[in-house]
Amino acid sequence: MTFINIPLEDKVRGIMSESIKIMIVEDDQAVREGLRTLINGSDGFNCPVACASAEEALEQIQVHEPQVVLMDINLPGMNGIECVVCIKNTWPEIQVMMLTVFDNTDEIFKSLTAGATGYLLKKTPPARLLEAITELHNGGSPMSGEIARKVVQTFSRPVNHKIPDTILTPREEEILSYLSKGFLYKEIAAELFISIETVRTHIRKIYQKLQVRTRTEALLMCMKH
Amino acid sequence: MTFINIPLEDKVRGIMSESIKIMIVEDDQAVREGLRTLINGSDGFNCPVACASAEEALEQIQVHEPQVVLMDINLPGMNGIECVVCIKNTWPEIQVMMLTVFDNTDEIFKSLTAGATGYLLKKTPPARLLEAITELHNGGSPMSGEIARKVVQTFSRPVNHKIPDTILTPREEEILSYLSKGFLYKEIAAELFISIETVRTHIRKIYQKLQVRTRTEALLMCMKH
DNA sequence: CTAAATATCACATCAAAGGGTGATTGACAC
DNA sequence: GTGTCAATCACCCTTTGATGTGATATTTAG
Repeated sequence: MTFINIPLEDKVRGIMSESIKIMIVEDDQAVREGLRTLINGSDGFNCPVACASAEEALEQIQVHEPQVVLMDINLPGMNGIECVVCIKNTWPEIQVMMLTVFDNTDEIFKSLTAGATGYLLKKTPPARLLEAITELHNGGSPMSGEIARKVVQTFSRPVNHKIPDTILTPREEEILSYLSKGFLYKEIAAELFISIETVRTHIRKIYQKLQVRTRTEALLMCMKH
Repeated sequence: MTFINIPLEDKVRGIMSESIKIMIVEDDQAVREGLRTLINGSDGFNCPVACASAEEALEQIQVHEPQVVLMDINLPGMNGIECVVCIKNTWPEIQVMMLTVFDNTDEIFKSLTAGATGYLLKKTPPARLLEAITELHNGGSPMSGEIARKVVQTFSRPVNHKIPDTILTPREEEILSYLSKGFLYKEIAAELFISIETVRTHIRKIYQKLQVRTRTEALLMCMKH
């Protein structure tokens, strides 16, 4: 990671050896210009170019080599998430902050998977946005509160969940392991030299214990541990 | 520092209808008393009790019913992470913020898995700590910058990975994501406002492209990447 | 020793998943 | 403007999965 360490004092003082170079990708002209004005009007921040589409961004990014990209998700043509994938594939050192109106869970995780390291809602006040850009540039991952909570909660297991290992019998665990490897019932039966009916019975009990209804849910349940 | 989303008025007003009730668990007496003094000296925060060990905390928590717990990780006897597990099992609504000196990756994820929803380094300045407590209490997940980045980066896949991405169309990927979350065909159809037949068509093509025959195999294939 | 837990099997029924084949529309490239 | 591809939908059919309601033998713990 090649982050350039700008002591905070420098920014406060207003004597910048270097400002953070930012690119904006946002299709709404009003928002785009608003952001650009904000950034260019603030000490320590610099936005030489603002794009209205992902495609335009991918061209301009080669010219301007920004350190931070503010990326809208809903763009015409290629969307913001796909754009992040392209950017990070070629310029992995560029930090991307997603900017969006809704805290859609799916979009959050797709963005993070794509390589974005910041995620703000558009309702974020200007001062906080600038703070967040600085934080992103200094190796942090600024997120709106509700976003951060969703991210953190993907790690927490449900509290009532008493590790399935302890409640499943050895045989059940054995069958579950085949189940989660994609074996068909008949294959499990053949593998263990038991009847397919027995396999069914075990699986029924496993589902009851794990509080799931399908093989896929059981698999997802297992993966959390 | 992750930024906060509290209505500004609450902070400015300074007159709280209710303060946030906080419990401290910290073995170092100096730090413990320092924190307590800080909290009790600030409007909107209240710390009726501070414990020196996890065991003491588990007793006191029943008496004082705090809304937020500040938890040191390195404690004598039961450590802070184990203590979080106990707390969240019985009082899942209590919000726990880990407080530690080092940003040890392993400890971070163990803590989050245990159910902590905030994670600050001890070097955090007092004002930020109070901000973070408020954020935690309001449904956010405050984390020190370097912590947040580590958390976020667990989602990012290596950039070179493009095997399944390139061959699946965006729509197919979308459907695959629902598929791998355990949605039924009919549920996917309802979610995307398309016919179940279309869902089936897409899934057939996905299976062809991924060289698999069942949902489970497709899921396993995804997980490898 | 008795009760509970475990492992085994059977039959019936319905829902869901997957395969084959074919068709229409719109977008985009050559 | 022709061909390709993505996305949409339809019908038929087979296999697999899930659930309900049984049963029997063995082991284990109180």
